[in-house]
Amino acid sequence: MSIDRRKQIVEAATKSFALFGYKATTMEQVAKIAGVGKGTIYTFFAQKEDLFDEIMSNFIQEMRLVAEKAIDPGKPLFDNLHPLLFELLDFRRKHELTIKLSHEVKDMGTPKAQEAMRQIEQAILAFVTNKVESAVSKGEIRPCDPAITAFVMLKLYVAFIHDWEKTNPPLSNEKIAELFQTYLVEGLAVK
Amino acid sequence: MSIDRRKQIVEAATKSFALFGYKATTMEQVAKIAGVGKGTIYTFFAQKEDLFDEIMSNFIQEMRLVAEKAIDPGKPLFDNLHPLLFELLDFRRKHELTIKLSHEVKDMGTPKAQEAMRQIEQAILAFVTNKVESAVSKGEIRPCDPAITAFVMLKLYVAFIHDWEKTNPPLSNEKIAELFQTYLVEGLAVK
DNA sequence: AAAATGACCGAATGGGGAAAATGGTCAACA
DNA sequence: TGTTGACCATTTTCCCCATTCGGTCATTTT
Repeated sequence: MSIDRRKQIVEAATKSFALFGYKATTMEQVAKIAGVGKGTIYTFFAQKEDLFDEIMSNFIQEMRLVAEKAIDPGKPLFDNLHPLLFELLDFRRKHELTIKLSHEVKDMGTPKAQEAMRQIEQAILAFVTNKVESAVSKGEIRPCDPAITAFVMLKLYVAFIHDWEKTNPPLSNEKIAELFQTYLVEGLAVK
Repeated sequence: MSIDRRKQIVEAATKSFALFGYKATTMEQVAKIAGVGKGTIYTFFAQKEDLFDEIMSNFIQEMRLVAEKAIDPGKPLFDNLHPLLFELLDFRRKHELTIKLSHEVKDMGTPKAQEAMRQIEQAILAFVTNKVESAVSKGEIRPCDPAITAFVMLKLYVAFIHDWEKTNPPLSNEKIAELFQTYLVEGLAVK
């Protein structure tokens, strides 16, 4: 059989989307990097959008691996939470693809880029939700809606790690773990 | 003495900023509404910015009144929290000035409008911080950093009332109060 | 004399139309 | 059958000029 053109195309597109974002990646560009004619791309992907979807799905798969690595199955949820969220958000923050996409969202508002960032957030949420579910069923934490709980955890984490720094000195890793303990685990009620 | 031109100008500017936002409000416009010459504005305010600052400071003052009204001094912090945050965010959300300014931030990114929205958020935060401080000193809640606690409360509230709805059915007022109770007051630890 | 004014200024903005670029097609070709 | 790039319609970018705006100040009004 001839060389795997589909694979060539996907690899080229992966590079290009990571390098230039969604809008600035042109099909001509991808074709050139892949060393194929533009028309060939359209025998595998009906639209630019479909090609991008495949790259995104690979990216999210990669993110799941990172998440799994950050988890220590022997430890309770709250010991895993900080490493898990840290690794996931760090992965997102440092990966060329997401850097470019989030810039694109900010200063062009490309709908497809927005949608992609939303997908990534959903994937993170789904992963954490899953861990919360199993923590609840193990009786590790009190019964609660896993989806809302995961949502609260992520929002709080992002708030600490990102929003807080906009107007205040950054919080250390230890401080963040401590804050999670204070607010989410123990609560503010006088004991 | 002659008619109070300063007051006329401030009133005209208040209307105009609320009606058109920062950028689209012109000094000529303000002068016309106020029924004075453009030059006259500059005898009271050195720049457009200074005029806007006065309007913002009045606005934040007005917001403080709303906040005070939402508080029942006899009740504990957590009973007041929901009404307080609700009224403040609702006031912000419904006031013509903030509607226009937040649109302006979103689709023009006017620096002055951004700064103004930041100021408003800081004012809300300062108010809540204050209430948290007094709750701590009364022994109503466990000791904690009041600024961080206020920040957590606001972020969580906004997350529930605004972010959650982006991908899920909205939460009722009762549900939000219950979630605050679960996550912030009691904590997730198994008791 | 003091207060008020609006014509005026240079800089910033915006509209719009030409030119370039892009996603997608398809007849020709290997 | 699988591949290609010239081609098409549409969108985006670029550029220039008319207009607008914040701010000043000589003149007018009180």
